[in-house]
Amino acid sequence: MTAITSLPHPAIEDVRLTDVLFALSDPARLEIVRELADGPLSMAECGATNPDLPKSTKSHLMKVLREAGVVRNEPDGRRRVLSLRRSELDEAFPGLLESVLGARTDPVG
Amino acid sequence: MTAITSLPHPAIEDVRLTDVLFALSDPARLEIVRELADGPLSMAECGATNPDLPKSTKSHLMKVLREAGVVRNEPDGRRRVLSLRRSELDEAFPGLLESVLGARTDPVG
DNA sequence: GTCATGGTTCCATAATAGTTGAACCATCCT
DNA sequence: AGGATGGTTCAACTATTATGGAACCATGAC
Repeated sequence: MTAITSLPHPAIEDVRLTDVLFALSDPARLEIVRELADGPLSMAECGATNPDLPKSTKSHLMKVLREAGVVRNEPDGRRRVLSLRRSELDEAFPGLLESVLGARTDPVG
Repeated sequence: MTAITSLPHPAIEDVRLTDVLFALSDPARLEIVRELADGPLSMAECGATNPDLPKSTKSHLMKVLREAGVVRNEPDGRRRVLSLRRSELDEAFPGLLESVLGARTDPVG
């Protein structure tokens, strides 16, 4: 049984490359993805970089990432666990996540 | 000497990953990049997929790609030659272009 | 049950991005 | 010089996206 509070996630075959690229094209979202690359985090744990980000805003950033197929958002007690859909994305778009996570974010110098 | 009609291009060190990802996140722009992956094209040659795209619109798409650091736009007689900044991007963001160009664009099935 | 916690959703507003005709500009050709 | 060609820029409009407070919803603790 799926809990009512589960949020919809696209099947990996339905994930569009351009949507993934768009989701990753925002600095705040990319930072979240970088954090999740080290393992799942709850909402509260995630986004340590932006400590004073309103929760509705953070929730919206997560929604964009989730609907693009980049992250999973699973209920766990009264928290939610965010995780990068890494293995699925690696199959769908080989090398993409690796290159993005390995790349510099800011201009050099 | 640089001709007056040259357009500004960011130095590769100043190119931001998020700007590149954003530029690639639009289907029309991504299609242009795919075409340019096979070699430089003039404006008129490029965008064969969208034959009835107004030229101002196409010019704007190119501007986004150019300002993000993805393509070069060099005057050549009364035409302009568009080219992918491939080797520069490969150095700045190893593997990124390869994975994007190699990936499927549309959902499977 | 009540309450605090952790989070989503709704709504209104602000900001950014896309579209396109018209005007413009430079080049080549005669 | 004039005209056609290939393209950029401008301006106005539309559309999409971001932001964040307030309301709401589950869960766990008591």
